[in-house]
Amino acid sequence: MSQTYSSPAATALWGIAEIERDTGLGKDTLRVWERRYGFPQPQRDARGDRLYDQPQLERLMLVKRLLDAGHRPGQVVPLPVATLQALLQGGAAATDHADACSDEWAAWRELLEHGGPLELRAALRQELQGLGLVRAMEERFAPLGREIGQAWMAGQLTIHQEHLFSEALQAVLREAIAALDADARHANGRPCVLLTTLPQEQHQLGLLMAECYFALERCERITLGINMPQAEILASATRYRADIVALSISLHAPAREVGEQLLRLREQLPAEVELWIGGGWTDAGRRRLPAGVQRVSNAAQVSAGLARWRAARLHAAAAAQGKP
Amino acid sequence: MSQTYSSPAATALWGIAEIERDTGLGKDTLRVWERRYGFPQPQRDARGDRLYDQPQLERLMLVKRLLDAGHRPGQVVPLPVATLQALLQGGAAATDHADACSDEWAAWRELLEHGGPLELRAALRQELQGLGLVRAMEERFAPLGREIGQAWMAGQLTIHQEHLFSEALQAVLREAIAALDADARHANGRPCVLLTTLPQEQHQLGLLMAECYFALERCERITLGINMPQAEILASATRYRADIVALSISLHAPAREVGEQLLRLREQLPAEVELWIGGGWTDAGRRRLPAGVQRVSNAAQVSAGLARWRAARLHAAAAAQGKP
DNA sequence: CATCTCCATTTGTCCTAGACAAACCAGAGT
DNA sequence: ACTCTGGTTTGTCTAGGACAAATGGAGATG
Repeated sequence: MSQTYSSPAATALWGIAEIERDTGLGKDTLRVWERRYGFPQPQRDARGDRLYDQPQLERLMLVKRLLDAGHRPGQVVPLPVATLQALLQGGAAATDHADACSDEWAAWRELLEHGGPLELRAALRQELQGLGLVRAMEERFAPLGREIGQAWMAGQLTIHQEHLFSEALQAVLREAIAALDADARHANGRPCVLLTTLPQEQHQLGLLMAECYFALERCERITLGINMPQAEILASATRYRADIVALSISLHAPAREVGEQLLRLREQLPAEVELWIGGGWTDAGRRRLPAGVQRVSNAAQVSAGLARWRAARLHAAAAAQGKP
Repeated sequence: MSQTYSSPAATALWGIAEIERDTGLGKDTLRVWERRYGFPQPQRDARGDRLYDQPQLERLMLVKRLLDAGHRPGQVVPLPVATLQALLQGGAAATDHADACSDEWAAWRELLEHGGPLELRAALRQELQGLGLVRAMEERFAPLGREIGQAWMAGQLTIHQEHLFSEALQAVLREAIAALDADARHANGRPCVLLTTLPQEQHQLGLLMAECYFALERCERITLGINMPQAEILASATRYRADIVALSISLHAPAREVGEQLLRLREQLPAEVELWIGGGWTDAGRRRLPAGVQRVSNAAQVSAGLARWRAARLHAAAAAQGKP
């Protein structure tokens, strides 16, 4: 019927602010690229303001993905679209760990392509019940998340498909957490863990997966959601008497800023409060973490860390109760 | 050891980028204020870069709140801190609807102040079960959200308290939605509603409350989460064959940009797909909405809108099935 | 072979000051 | 109670220059 392609979109033009919003590249960066590399080269309106067209926007988005994948601007900004796409495809294929699970991946791919949220959620729930929470997370959900990240990078997935997956998995994980909590309403709860992220963070999923690990260990959890200013993290650690502050940091967080924030945080947190970090950023590359910042990458490490904490605490408590 | 010494925090200084991140005021805006109003007036480092101190940062945060409350820059930027605080308190008191429910508000306030997430969630859950989902949302949760917004504006609440409330309410609402869906697994589902927000949006809670309303009406829902680029909204509406695209728009969204986006969206969506909007932005002021954009503010309006849609659809279907 | 140090290059961010359209307000006119 | 109009306020954009922080490769060292 009314197949709108209603597209005067053919001649759509965007100002620099919209390009910044849609690509994530700063205005200053866009201007300096123009000067240095000759791309982008937007038209100008009567006032001299930049006006970017569709092809340039798309090329910029490709460039941004390659930058996130670790390429350097000088190497990729001047390249034509075809080359950029080839690089993206190649990069994704290279990191594709063998091809063992590619069958399974194809099935999920199909589900994302043609299924709705209900089917997706049902499939995730099934994995969860078949494998149990820990194994499902580590053997299915986490790898799946990585695959999806890469497929998105390579342009094989749209944003809304990625969001759909994220929403579905969130729903399923929240169900699982609720079930765990219902079972253990009267658990002792220690240690008390404050879960949140640094300011620039946008990824809820990582935080939720972290919460799962702690829920499994029957910890009391204070989840503050993403995007907490540094000062607020400090204030709430004290306010809620947290024993551990756990931060989820996603893969593409800017290394320099994160390092600085961790340092400041570790400095200003009371010494007896531990600082744990996890997530894609933590696992990638060899990061030098400030002293006193623990890295936890999976369920086993969370479990071990908590065992250590409990042992130490028990020790301290025994010593303290010796002379009350 | 490498004790990079602890707290010169007394003399902490921030660069302009950090101020932008923490206040939400653009770098350009900060610079032009300096020129025009003489505030802020940061120190400079050796290179000439701006360095803002704690008092200026705090004053800027107060100014930002007043701007969000509708004040104009010229009126508030030059004012001293004391006056700013007075204005904030005054503004909050003025909009405080009578003082009827102030007792109850005090109880919630107390809970936010001294309770943990478990107590908060329990209290919310109790309201839910006592009043039922619709009444709880309209008579408790929505007003409570408004109160909290205002208290935050007036500086009576910290960010982490607001986050804690938001997380708790999200958990409770998601439970409620899951329960509704479990009851009605085989419901017919039509119309199919696509739930999301415009790009700049950050508020999950509004979207979740909207989802509740639609869940109550047994609609099939595609929830894509916040922050969807325009192009993706269009693409997914087609991909999931949505009958209605529902957007949640929060109070402080920039009026101009929202209006423009709605217009473009309405233009480019197929005519048979309805576009509904709700949330604080929708209810505030008298907005002129583009033709073909429906405003839905509460459960009753959602219900009525769906009834209308179903009636129309039934009519159309009957006509179509006359000659298959 | 892995790891460190040093140096040249790349790269993002910040600076200045001026310009202008869009948003806003108030006052006049239906 | 509305709408139109003109003056003022305000955020965003432009230009090119500057520089420190990040990066990568060469060479030395364990």
